[in-house]
Amino acid sequence: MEKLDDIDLKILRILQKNSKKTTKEVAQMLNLTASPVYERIRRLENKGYIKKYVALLDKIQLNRPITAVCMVSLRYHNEGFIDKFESQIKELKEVQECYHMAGKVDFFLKINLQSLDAYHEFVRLKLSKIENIGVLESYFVLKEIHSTTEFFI
Amino acid sequence: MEKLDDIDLKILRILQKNSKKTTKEVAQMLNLTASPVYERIRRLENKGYIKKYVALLDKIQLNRPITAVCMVSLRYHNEGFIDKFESQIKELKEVQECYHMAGKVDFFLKINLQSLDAYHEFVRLKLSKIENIGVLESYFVLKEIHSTTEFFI
DNA sequence: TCTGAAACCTATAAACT
DNA sequence: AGTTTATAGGTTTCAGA
Repeated sequence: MEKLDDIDLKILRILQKNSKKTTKEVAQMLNLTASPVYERIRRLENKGYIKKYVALLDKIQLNRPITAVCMVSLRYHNEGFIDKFESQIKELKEVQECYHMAGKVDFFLKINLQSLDAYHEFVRLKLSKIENIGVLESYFVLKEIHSTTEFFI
Repeated sequence: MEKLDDIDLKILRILQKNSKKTTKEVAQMLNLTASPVYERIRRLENKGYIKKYVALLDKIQLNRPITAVCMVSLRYHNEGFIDKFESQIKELKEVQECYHMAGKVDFFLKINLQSLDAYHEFVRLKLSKIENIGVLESYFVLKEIHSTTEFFI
């Protein structure tokens, strides 16, 4: 599979919206039979175009209503310090996303918690335990306007 | 279902990691038979704890390597202006996430594109066409340290 | 709420166009 | 690359504990 053809892209568009669609249903949408669609999906998985299949949960119902975005700048920027920061962040289960950024801020973190109080404790007990954090600026999500795992392909 | 019990939570933890696990496999992990697990998953879906099932794709292989975070502040903050901004943002397929924030910045956007050039064009042709944007600050992801759709439950 | 059995359907593979 | 056919195994339902 050197390049994806139009059918592959259509399959990916369908599955990133709803991975519970059966091979048969996808095949019908594409005017094909199940076998070729089955083979294509297998290839897309094996080649890594599809990384995984997951259930997306409702954070409100699961009592994780608070989403915070943290902008972090390190004090020291040696390779060792950066690697250590990254590995320490990965230990924190509350951190959903962590990106190393270009620009005046070093890292963006997205954090999910049950309450503002829990955020306070999170910063006090966990983030502050990570050495080498120079500046820490917190922002809170008031409302999720739009959020998807889909890519525009 | 008033509250989730321990078995429900275990099911959710499994499915948010890998929704391809069969009912039977999940049942085995919990020392149960398929039937009760099947019923529980159905209930978790119907009650909205599980919102949807999706395939997560590889943005690099799909040629969307650039992730930008945009911080936007509006010029005017009347209800009408905010609603209009939000509905215009939802039209932009490149925007994966948009949050209304508390603090000195009004919105965070996460945008996925094929190149920095495409980002330039995106700002020039699409974002700038949205009226009422006061300040627009762009950050680029150098490296994804950690990214998951899972909640810590 | 669970177990276990039965019916049904899908995933998967093989043989062929 | 696709269709058709065959079958193992999972999904789904339900009676009973």
